[in-house]
Amino acid sequence: MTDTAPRPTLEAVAARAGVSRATASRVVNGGDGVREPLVARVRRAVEELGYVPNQAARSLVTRRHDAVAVVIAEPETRVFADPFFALQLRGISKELTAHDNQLVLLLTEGRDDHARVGRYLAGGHVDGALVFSLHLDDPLPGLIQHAGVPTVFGGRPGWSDGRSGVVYVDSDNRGGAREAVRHLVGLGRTRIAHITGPLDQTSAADRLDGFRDVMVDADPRLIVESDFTPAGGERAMRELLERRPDLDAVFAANDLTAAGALRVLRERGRRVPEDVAVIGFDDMLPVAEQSDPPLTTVRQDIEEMGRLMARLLLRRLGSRSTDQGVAGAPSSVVLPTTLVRRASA
Amino acid sequence: MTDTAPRPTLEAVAARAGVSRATASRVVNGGDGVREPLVARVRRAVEELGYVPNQAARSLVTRRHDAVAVVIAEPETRVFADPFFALQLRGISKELTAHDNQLVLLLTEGRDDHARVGRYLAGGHVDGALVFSLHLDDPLPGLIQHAGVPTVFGGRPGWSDGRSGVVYVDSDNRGGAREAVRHLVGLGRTRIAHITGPLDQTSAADRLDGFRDVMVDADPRLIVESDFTPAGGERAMRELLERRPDLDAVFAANDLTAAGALRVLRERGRRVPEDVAVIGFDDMLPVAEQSDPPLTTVRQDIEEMGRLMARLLLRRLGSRSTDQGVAGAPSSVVLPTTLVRRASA
DNA sequence: TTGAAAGCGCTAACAC
DNA sequence: GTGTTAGCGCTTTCAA
Repeated sequence: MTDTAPRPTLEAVAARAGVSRATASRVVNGGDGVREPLVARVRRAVEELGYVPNQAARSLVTRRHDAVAVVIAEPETRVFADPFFALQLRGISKELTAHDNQLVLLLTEGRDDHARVGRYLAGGHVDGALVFSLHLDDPLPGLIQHAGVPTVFGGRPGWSDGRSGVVYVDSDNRGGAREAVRHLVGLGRTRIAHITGPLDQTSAADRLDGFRDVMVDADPRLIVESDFTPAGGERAMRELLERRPDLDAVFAANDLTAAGALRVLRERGRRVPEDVAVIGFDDMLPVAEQSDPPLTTVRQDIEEMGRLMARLLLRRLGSRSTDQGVAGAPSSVVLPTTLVRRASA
Repeated sequence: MTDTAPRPTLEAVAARAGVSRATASRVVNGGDGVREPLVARVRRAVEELGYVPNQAARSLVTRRHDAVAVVIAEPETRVFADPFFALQLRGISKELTAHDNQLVLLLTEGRDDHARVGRYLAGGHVDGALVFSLHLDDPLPGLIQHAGVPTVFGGRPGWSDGRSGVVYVDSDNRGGAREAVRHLVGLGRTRIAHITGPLDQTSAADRLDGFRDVMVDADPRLIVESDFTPAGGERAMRELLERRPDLDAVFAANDLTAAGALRVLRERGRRVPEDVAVIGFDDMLPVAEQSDPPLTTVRQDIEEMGRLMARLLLRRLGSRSTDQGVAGAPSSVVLPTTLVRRASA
């Protein structure tokens, strides 16, 4: 258990197969340009010896790692309170493993960790990075770009300066919000409120913009900033009912917030959707379907976003197994959203 | 952007500092046994050049990676539906980064992936593995052990055969369940039901055992197997009310299940805790505190479990920075649970 | 204390 | 096609 059984080297495989190390290497890496009988011999030797290539040695010469870092800044506990990241991670993981890349997860717990992450990325452990830039003022993205690692961002980064070459994957937050609000308008609602997310995140800011696109001169009292949590949604809803007891619709910036709002509305005896129509955002199934009444919401395919992030990065890295079709620097992608009608609006 | 600025090597640092590569290496690795003036010169050179050691080269000779794999088998979507793994991951991540180890996340989506994971672990990318063995029949743990990678399990693995040298971290599920049920008994309840988790997981099985420890000859109709989800909790609760309408308490195997049960009880007009007392398990704050009424539950410190798993593994690996005190093969740890009283029981 | 030199295991030119 | 050889960048004896 303590003794490390010395793992066989390519050398050993070559010897056993009666070929040179180079040929053995060729076979291990696909076998192109090696004649059949030799291929078979080497394969057998690999099998018999239980040979597994030493990645460190390989990376040392190829300068590839077939590994990608996923960086998640987690200033708040909230990050894990909703399944958002989990779903993205899953999409990322699927795409990465489909192309034989490993996922290295870097969780940062505040500023102290940034240096560590920077060092890690600069240390050449990974070929690229997938970064979730949650907040406008987050220094992390800058650090990473500085480390010179190819990067794809999750969600549009909120930098005011137009840095070039930034690639990101995002949902059409603004368009989705517009569609939601238009739907409410179509329902004949006129006093439509909006509970926002944290406005230092572009997703929240974009949804607010979408709301404003439709409700051009909305009463400012109908807009309350919140934080994407159910508790925040409750608070916001109470505030709204106080400010404008006559409101007849609420567009919440995400489903969790909408769930909180729903709770308060029920508590206050407002019927949904008869008295107040409610729309959420995300279509997080466990929340949206289980809520009472089931939530009408703007669906975004979170797992697909993850998958896409990974795909863009791999393409940028020129992953051998992804080079079907267009190469070159990929550009950002904004995924469409769809309105899912349930009972709440 | 496309051109990879060739990163400086130790050689360059040594040249600039006017020392040999060996000395430069010593300084980079702590500087023991190098006289002060040289240390300073090398440090400066490192600074000026922005030198970062090439890990591949280092690993090639040291056979260490300072990286640990976290393997999560995810046969169901459920895994990410509750914050359980997220919390453990967080604990793990904290401990790992505190000791300069990287977290490599391996998500498996069914049997196809097992081979890949086995290969990866055998490939010597990581120094050890942290594995969550969800199900009794999961072949993964065996594969991993076979790969010869030092491993710590999250949750007691459910193998019937007593393999030796298995190290795991678990909560005292059985003891916690006992305490919960005893509490219900102390409240004067006599017709106590139990909604279990999936019984092919040891955590669920252990909680059931704890329930039985106290309710030695419970009516079998008072026990319903469920799946740790809110929807499952609802179904189970309905079933229970049908079987034994006179029940006066429910011990749910986790908080999500309890939340589902609570919903059904409210719907049926049963008052909690007056008519039916309810206890959950986990103390998942967003669920337990937000439920109506707030949930009495058995608390387990999930993040601490994660931290502990990492700590045990690092100790086993003889991590330089963890070697304070006891070395040697660490043994498994079972963390205590505590009953948290709120309004539901 | 410092330096010289020998690899760690592998890939990729370059010869044959 | 296949083999030979020169490193990739680093740590680590071993001498000095």
